[in-house]
Amino acid sequence: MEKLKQARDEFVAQWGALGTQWGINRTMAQIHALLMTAPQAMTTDEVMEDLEISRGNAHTNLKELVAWGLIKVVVKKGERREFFEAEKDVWQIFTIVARERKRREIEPALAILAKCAEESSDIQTPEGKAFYDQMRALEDFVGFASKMSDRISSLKYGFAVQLATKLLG
Amino acid sequence: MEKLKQARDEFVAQWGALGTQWGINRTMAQIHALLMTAPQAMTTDEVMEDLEISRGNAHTNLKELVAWGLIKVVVKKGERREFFEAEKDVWQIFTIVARERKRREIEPALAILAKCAEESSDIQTPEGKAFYDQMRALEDFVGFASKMSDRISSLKYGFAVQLATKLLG
DNA sequence: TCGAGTTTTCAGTATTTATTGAAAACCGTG
DNA sequence: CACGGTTTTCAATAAATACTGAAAACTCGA
Repeated sequence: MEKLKQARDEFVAQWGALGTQWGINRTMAQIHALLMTAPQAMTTDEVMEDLEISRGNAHTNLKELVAWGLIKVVVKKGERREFFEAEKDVWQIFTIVARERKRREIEPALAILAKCAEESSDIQTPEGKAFYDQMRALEDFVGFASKMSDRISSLKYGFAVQLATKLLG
Repeated sequence: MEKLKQARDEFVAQWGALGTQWGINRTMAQIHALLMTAPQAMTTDEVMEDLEISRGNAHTNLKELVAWGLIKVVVKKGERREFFEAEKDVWQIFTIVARERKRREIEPALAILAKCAEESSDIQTPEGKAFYDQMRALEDFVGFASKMSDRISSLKYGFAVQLATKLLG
């Protein structure tokens, strides 16, 4: 069916463009979109052909997606090639992205804040105290957010929705 | 006090590096860090000198931060120059960043998902149905997350912490 | 151990994004 | 309305990032 191909191509293209906003590269986002909507696992060559990209590019981004945990390698009996298959469950995807963002964005921030707070803790001037207080406020908040993110990720989807709805709905 | 300057410089430099990971540019993150830890509002020239950047760069990023709402222009009587001052409250900063991310990341994603779901809603093949279901699942989830983000942002900080702690602590 | 099929690496190149610096526009005051 | 101070714009350039393609490394069956 031609209409499906068209809708899927659009999804892949747009999701790729979005990836850029997100700070992940276009190809990676496109491959992810492609695999999320693939009826079966795909090979590197199929991905290359579909997206019209080089082997190196396909390879690098497939492995990066594997490292994130958003796709996985599947081996088929009688096949030497690797096949790739995306995690399709939205809650799973969410928790993976949350974990990865935490690792790359939250944890380094916490480290910096803790270090700067520590280094300024014994400065006696008013400016020094203000700086220390600001670092601590940021550190406390980011630490709290980080903990919340973990807690939420560890819930089952249904429970998370129920909880959220009850509280805020 | 030299020690303070050192700690603050480190904070500015590291926060700038982090900005990159975050998908916002280094200068913007550095200016934000600088102003968040500034005892008073600063002028464009002070920012330029402190960070050793050009006027154009300082100007562009100061205005971008104003557009986000993370800093504001303050006018001082008897002064023709504009001064800039950062929002220092962590909960305010969080809600601003959440709003902006929603606008740039969540809303465009929702639009794409809705469009692709719509376009594929009447395809009768199994592949077509699977695609439609996947689009809908993503759309529902992202829409839900978006709503939650709004609800949380609209709370007072103390109440948010209390709620989160009670539920998940 | 050889060789075909497959994956991995990476130097070179292309593309995108950020920054500079100077000119133009703006703005309030005399 | 002219002038000095200030902000804004933007073409040129620099820096960062992504992509290609081909060579090297790996793998496994014969």
